[in-house]
Amino acid sequence: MRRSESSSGRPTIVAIAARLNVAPSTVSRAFNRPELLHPDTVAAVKAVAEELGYVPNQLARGLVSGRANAIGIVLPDIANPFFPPLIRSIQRTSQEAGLSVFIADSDGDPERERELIDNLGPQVHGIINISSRMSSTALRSIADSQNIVLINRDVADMSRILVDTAPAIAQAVELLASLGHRRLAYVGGPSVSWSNMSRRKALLAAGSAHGMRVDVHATELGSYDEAWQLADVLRDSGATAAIAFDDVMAHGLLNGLAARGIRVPADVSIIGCDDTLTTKTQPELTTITSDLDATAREATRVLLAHRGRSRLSPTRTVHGSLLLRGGTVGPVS
Amino acid sequence: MRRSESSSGRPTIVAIAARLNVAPSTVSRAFNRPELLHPDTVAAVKAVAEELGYVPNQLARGLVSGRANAIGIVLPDIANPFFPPLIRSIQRTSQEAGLSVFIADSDGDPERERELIDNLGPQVHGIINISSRMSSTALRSIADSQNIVLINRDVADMSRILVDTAPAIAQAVELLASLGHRRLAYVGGPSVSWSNMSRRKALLAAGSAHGMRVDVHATELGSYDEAWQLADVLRDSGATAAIAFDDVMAHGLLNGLAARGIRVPADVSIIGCDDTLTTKTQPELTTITSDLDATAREATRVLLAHRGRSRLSPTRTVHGSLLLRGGTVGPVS
DNA sequence: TTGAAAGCGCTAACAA
DNA sequence: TTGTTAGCGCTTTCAA
Repeated sequence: MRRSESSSGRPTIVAIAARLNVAPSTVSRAFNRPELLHPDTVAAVKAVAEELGYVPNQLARGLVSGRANAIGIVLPDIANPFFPPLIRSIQRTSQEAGLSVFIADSDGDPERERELIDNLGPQVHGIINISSRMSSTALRSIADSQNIVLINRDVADMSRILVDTAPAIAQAVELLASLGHRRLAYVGGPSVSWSNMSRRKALLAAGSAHGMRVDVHATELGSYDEAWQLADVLRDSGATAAIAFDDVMAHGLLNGLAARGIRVPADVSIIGCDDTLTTKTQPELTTITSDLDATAREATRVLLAHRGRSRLSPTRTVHGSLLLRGGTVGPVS
Repeated sequence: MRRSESSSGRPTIVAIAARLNVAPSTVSRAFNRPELLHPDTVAAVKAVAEELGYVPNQLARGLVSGRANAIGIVLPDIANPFFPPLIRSIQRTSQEAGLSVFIADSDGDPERERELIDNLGPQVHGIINISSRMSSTALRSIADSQNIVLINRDVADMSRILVDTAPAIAQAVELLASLGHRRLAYVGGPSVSWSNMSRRKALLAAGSAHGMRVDVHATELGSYDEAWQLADVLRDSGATAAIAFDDVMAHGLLNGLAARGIRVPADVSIIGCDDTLTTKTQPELTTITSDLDATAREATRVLLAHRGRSRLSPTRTVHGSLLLRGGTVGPVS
């Protein structure tokens, strides 16, 4: 007896239907609308499906419904430790909803990002775009034809989840002020990053509130190496404390300073951001943490809330953050 | 004038065909087999496509061909820094071939892994399974019905790309021997990992070749924390050098030892593996590096080489590795 | 509660 | 060189 299966080698609903002498639509309903069927029918279908090792063809399902059972994640650099935990949570949440996840790395290039989104668009129910590098205008035009949720990018009239580091940064500045620091440095991240701009702004505001001077050291990519190099500038600048865009840069600073014989926190205090390091520094980095898992779940939730409905009505969610005291901050000597 | 578009809101080949008074198949050919068409026709089609903002529906394409224009990556833990660079390279290579990439994190659970593969299977051209935790039997049964390429898992009759760390480990042992070390420790990674088993084996072999004693300290997950804890055991064991399963664990060891006042490399030498840390340790970790980018590209290449053809004929590729001298190795005091 | 039939957007014979 | 036709596997009216 030949196994009845499709050209792709896998059993289809037609195969199951034939086995049971029912219509294919009945098999379909057994999976999607079982409440419409007699329980016995559902049971019989599921039994045969199990026996045959049936797995629904998501392509076909998606083609009919006009939207695939998948979502897409678009981000600038998967190798940056900030992103993997987000991906992980998004994937888990989607999985529970029966959705697969596409991943696309734009390498920080806005054009490439747009291309990826355009290509992914028709294959997915929606896209979660993390730390987008595209212009607001471009993003808005995408939102016209696509479900899209932004993480860490604040564009009006779009759905977005933001991690607000301002309060934690204010907290950090307060701490530094209490330790006698009067001159701060901000070691900037990727120039086009929303997080970078908002962190810089928050630091400048908090600094001036305390009557402190804040030097901004911009970088292009926001890389470990750029931060390492900046250790020189930092030493000569007269600043007694530096807040880095993220932990990777803070770490670059730490090692750059160490290489130049500058002690942390004795000579300079260092604060990072994101709490993303898999490993720990010595002394342990003072940094700013947030609930990325919640952020990821929220983004997925917002995206999925609009299953079926045509378009997302824009929502803006802000998540908080917390200063995490490590050993890289100390009093001015 | 209404824009002619499908129910999904996006222009289709039918819309383009109607605009030009040609058959849909002509439009299809303009994209897929342009050499069959008159150049003018191709140009006209492309112009209208551009104007309408046409993007091919990969779902429909995949449904017809029986295999989607996508591949899947299945791995145990995306948050482990070893994987993102691989994902990145795979995605880039696939992109160039016009394929999208699914990502699925099994959380190290073999059952979950199997489920993910089963679900992804019908949606993709093939799957790259990195550091699989499934049994060889289970993997082979999947290979019966699916294109699948393994990275760092050696199963006969399947396509696999392996990073062989044995030579570099031998090199490391040689170095340690020359520095007077006589007792080594291996700090094991995930118990079911092929890499872990092959590294342990390589170390035991190299150790005995030099007449050294090698203690094996197994862990369950191969985590930073487990390694940190093991610093205690390591101190009491009398070993003067430890090779860790990977850099994350080496780092755990480093910090665990530091917390206990044990100096590296003065008291103990430490060697990591994979060279995956985004940030650097102090002193910089002595580790084993390999060309992950090449590994990823090779895996993708093998998978794509069998586009159209039904099944992969098994290939086994081995990539080398190199000892990278840092500052965590020193002579026995 | 179930079946029949149409069609999602596209590709791939087969014709012309 | 292009058109016609059938159909991928599934969902979804509409009927029964």
